[in-house]
Amino acid sequence: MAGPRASVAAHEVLAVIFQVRQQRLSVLLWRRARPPYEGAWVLPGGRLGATEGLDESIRRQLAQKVDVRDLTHLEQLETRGDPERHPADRTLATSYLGLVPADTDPATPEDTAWHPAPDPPPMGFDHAAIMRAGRRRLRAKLSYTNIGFALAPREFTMSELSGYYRAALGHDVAATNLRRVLLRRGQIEETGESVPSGRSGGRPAALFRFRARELEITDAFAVLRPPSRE
Amino acid sequence: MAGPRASVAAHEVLAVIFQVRQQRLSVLLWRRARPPYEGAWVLPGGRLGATEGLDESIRRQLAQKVDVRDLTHLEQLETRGDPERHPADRTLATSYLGLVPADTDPATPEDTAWHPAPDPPPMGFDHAAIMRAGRRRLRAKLSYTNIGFALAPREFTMSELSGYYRAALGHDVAATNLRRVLLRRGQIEETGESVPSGRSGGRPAALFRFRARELEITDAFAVLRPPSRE
DNA sequence: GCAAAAGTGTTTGTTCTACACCCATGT
DNA sequence: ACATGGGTGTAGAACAAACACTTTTGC
Repeated sequence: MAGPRASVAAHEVLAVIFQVRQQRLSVLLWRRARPPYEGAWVLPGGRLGATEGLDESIRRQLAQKVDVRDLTHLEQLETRGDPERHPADRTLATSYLGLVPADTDPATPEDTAWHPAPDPPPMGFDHAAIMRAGRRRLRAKLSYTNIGFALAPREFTMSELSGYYRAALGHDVAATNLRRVLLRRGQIEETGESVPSGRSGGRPAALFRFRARELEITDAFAVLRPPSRE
Repeated sequence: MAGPRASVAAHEVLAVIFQVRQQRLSVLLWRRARPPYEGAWVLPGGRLGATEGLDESIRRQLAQKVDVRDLTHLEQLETRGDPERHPADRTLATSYLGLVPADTDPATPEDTAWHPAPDPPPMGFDHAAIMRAGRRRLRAKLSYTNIGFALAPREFTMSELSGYYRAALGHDVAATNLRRVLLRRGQIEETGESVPSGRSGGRPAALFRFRARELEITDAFAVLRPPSRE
């Protein structure tokens, strides 16, 4: 009746950090300096400290180790605990999805680099699968939340914003319709200002901003919504 | 630069088990026999074994400790690791959402009981918050996946099914529209058989079944869907 | 026949995509 | 003037809620 002996496993936290860079969804990876998986790319992270919470830990590690401090969004993804996932010792890993706005360029150390998320280099451990889970989560939330605020700068034109969506979703996004969808949902608003057109001419683009800078569900009951009157 | 000393924390797995019982969404709770929180209700679960995976562990514990074996769905919810969440020792907890179909009645031991999910008794630790997270997850997934298969028996009438949805969503669900939504999405199909009407008369109800018995996303791109042609 | 429950037809409203057209600017 | 990119109008489709109406049964 008794189960296997209770274990006291090591626990690490990992982060899937996305940023849209040059029109492409990019993920921040770390080159591993020692076995196992020496030379492979892995997600940034490390051991959970004795007195810190999980969120706290991943924030600390990102700040210390890859110098990423200006996350606009951070949420927990999943926890993996397969006994085989770490070749040497038993290690559980809790992963997070983190987003950096497109207009910042965090100064990351030598051994880290941005890689294209749709086509990553060979990755160690189960980190490739975790990264895919992060992409799925981001894609889904772009559909029914205001999570775009975390990918975009504070102010942006609609064609810029559609570029971020295009990169994150992996398919074309028409600026003209995106504008209407996000305006109707109250996610974005005009700042009143506009950017002058470039040297090739064209009408100046209006500037927009997200009305909230934290996650909100803006399209909750797409279906099976509660009755309109009692 | 170095962070806090790495910890080796205990790890437990917990389950939010829901079942629709007498038209109400119910959650399976355990009465705690010793401090801390002696006498309070908690989610079933226990320590992770040294050689088992997380999914494996929660399945084992549910089978051994509360005799729940016939889960139709099980998915990971979240991991909590706040240093304060456990009064005595540091314990991380990974929670799962599990569903039991309405037509089974698992023989649970003395110290466990089903409680109404919308109105639970006082619960120990952070388990009330975890339970709420489970409810939110279930509600959301009823909207865009076929997760109803896990709440319903293999075969059911539409008015029975709308009862399960009503209990899980917490608002009225019209059988007539539910039928069309789920049929259009290809989630359910007619078995061809029907149930005779009761003593009060009425037209016999057709029997339906879910076409798949595992989770599928059936309303993926409610919005921001990819262009129809390239 | 009448009540009861299941199922169908139909209206209405919302939401989104697609696409034609108009607007403001640089050269 | 006209090319260029931004913005608006609008048609059409898909989808779902609401509700009146029809069907099939028990009594």
